[in-house]
Amino acid sequence: MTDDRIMTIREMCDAYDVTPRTLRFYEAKELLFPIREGQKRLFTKRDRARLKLILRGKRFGFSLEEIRQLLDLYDMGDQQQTQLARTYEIAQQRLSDMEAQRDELNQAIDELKEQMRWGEKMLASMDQSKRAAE
Amino acid sequence: MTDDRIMTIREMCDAYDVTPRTLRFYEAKELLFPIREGQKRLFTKRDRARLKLILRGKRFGFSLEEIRQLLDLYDMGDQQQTQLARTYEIAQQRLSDMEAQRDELNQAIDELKEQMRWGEKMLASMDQSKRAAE
DNA sequence: ATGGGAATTTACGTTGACGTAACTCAGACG
DNA sequence: CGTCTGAGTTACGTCAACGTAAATTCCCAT
Repeated sequence: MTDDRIMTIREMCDAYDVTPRTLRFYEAKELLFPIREGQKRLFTKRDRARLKLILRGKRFGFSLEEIRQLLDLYDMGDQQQTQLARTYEIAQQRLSDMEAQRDELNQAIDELKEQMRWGEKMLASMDQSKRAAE
Repeated sequence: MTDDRIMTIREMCDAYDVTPRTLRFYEAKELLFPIREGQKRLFTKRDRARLKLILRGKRFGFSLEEIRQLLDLYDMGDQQQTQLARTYEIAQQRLSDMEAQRDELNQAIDELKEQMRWGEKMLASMDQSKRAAE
């Protein structure tokens, strides 16, 4: 299976369009845990799954720290239920934050659209006078 | 008219809920141009109008640099319609960015909710076994 | 004159997510 | 054996948008 292949740092960089620095940085921040064979890092299927989630999280505007916490939720097996419950709390908190953020964003979008109707009219009228002047 | 009153830095801070540091910072970044009477800054109606736009811009997620450019174009007023059109373009771009961001956010919210249903069941079942064990 | 309370300037600190040297080290190749 | 390539480590640099501290200056009331 090419699925559980092990990848070098370069293969990872090419596959996910990130720099080596970024991968090492993520490792330092305990977001990834590549195998350390001697000096080299070897990235497993698990690292790839985590990296995908990291990148997606970033697109959503999460901080790396928030992402780290969410990642812990993902690969929690049969841990202590207090831990699990705690993580669940965090996720809930994060969810309501996101919903609030979405609502603000929607409001901002509406406001901006409103603003733009202004400029639209302005442009139209200026276009008119420009045509008239020709 | 209290409309074209001149305001001190403190009055501005109170009126717009910003710190003096912020106002000086905006001046340094050439977003505001208060009159310098001796040492003191005096903010005119124009500065207030600009500040309002700055704060609104920030809510829309523009960077200060983007805002500065928009303000400059805005200032050109009805001079060049090309500038106005450019402003409109920028706003449109930002709008679609925001909408894309909102959509991604919504998707992320759904996904996170999905994840959480997982943890919910898990918590419930663990609670069961805990009760049973007592 | 003196103290108090603003406002000012200068300049270093902060946070997050890496970028960018600079230097070392380990294999691979000819 | 020398060199080239790729990977590694260490550590300082960057960018945004201010915060914060220190030292100074100003006007005004007591």
